[in-house]
Amino acid sequence: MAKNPDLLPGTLDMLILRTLARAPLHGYGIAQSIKRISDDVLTVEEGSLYPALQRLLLQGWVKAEWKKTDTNRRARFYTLTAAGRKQLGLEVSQFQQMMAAIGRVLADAEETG
Amino acid sequence: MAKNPDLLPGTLDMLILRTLARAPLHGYGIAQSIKRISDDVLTVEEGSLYPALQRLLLQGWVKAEWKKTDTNRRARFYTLTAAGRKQLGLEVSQFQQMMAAIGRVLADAEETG
DNA sequence: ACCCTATGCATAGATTGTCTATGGTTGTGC
DNA sequence: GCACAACCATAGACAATCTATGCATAGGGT
Repeated sequence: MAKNPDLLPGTLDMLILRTLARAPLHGYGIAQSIKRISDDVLTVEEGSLYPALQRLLLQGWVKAEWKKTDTNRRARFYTLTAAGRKQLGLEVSQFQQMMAAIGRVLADAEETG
Repeated sequence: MAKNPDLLPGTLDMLILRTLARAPLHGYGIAQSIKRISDDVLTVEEGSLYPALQRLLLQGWVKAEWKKTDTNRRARFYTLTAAGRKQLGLEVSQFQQMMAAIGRVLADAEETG
């Protein structure tokens, strides 16, 4: 991985889904939202964002429609589908399980079950 | 990513370094150790492990020497170098920073600074 | 009128990391 | 002697991210 990765590989889809669970949003807004809420720790490059959104569309986890922004611009708004909400739950629980596991490996004491 | 990833991409090097920080170990043992301590959540495939060890050797973060196992077998034991220990600290802190950031995005409440 | 910047979408290609598949050697227990 | 676990290692496929590039337009400043 690069020395200064913008995000943890494998977590982008989850982050997008989670962001859309708050409210429908366009791509640019999603990237901004993640950056802001993460206090600038996570940055979503456009070259990662749009391919990810295509994946999510293909899977049926989000749907898209062209609308006008409040700044009067044409933009593609993404909305979480029911399947997407379910998927989000799944990914979050898997992620947390892995985090716990990594935490155990990183921990100082090696406690065997 | 695959539906059931064996580990979080980008974390393997850190896990290996952390494991070697406990004690020098051979490849096979590293994989077993991670699997066991993580309660079988994390699995290190050989096709991931050995390339990773090559990376670490190249960076000078570990060194290797052939020895005999306690089961009387020839095996390559890896030891953490000083640079490797430093690198481990760096990776862990970066990782934890990212975890905190992801946690903020996943959290229900969106609190702006 | 003109330019600059922020807003906004999107793709191609390079790069990196992990997984699958394969192939080999050698102790030990049956 | 045969199977199996312990060990090493690589090649190629695959997936995800990053870099670089291109395009378009609204609004503010001059």
